[in-house]
Amino acid sequence: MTTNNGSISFQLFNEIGIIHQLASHAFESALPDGLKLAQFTVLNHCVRLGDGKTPAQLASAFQVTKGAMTNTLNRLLVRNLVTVTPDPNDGRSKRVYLTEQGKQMRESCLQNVGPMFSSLKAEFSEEEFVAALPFLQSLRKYLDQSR
Amino acid sequence: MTTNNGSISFQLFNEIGIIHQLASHAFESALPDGLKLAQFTVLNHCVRLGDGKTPAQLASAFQVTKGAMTNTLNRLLVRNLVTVTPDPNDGRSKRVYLTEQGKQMRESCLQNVGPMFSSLKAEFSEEEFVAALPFLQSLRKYLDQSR
DNA sequence: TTGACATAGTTTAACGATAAACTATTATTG
DNA sequence: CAATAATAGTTTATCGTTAAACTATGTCAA
Repeated sequence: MTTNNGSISFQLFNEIGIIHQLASHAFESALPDGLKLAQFTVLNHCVRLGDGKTPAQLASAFQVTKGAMTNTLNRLLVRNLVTVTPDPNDGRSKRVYLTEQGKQMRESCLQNVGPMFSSLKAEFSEEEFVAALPFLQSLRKYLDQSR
Repeated sequence: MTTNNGSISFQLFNEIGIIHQLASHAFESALPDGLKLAQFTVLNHCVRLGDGKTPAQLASAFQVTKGAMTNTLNRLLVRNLVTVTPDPNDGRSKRVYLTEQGKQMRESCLQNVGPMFSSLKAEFSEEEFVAALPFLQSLRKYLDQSR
């Protein structure tokens, strides 16, 4: 890094860090009612892949610790966007379900976030995203497996 | 996102978020003495682009709020890795300088982090990083300017 | 069956980040 | 020159994240 050793990968991770920060912030600013990205992500996941997952499953899906998921679910509970009930088949587990308000909130989020993605599509082509994805995915998989 | 609208860009930001998290964690795990990424970044910046910047300049260089920089500099101060002195030319400003320990710590970090980048280079080619960079850079610039 | 181990979830203490309000300086402009 | 603007830095409250310790429940094998 002093010279050029690893400097390009370092630079790439740097860009990724900044993009993450800027994109998360832009996204969150568009969300209604001060909802946060972490919270939306859970709502979205529940709609797209179905209700009734355990907190542990959600934590693993988002590459997040169990503690982080406890925190996020508590915030969603306070907002009445999910219910968390004990799993009848496993006394250790719980199951997370969307409330009606939760489903509505997720819809609301999509509405509010739409313009952001529209201007993004005006600036960049679909092909650019498609082209960029594979390397990022393999990078993610590598980092994930070597931890 | 329910259908396919914006789904690819959403997926890309998702990968970026996870990569950021995994890479930061891997990097920090390699840093000596529990030093954090944010702290290393300041040390590294001071070596590469020179001492004597103001906290505001550093905050802007890293796309971070002034409050975040206050926090990071305080942690570096406690560790005796930087000194922060009043700017003689501007009563509002301060100037940040590396201590000898700070320079040594930055060297130490590079040493410790080396193997990580080595295995990365064993897994991915330089060309892949070079190819991926331009789009990420333009994405970052777009997000930066439209905020 | 019981004892060891694994898994689910919570809690606490750190750290990084933001936003917003606040103080102290400096710059501008009327 | 004086009032107003802008800039630098700090502080506080809030959120997300991790790691590690802890409780409770489940699994498995001797």
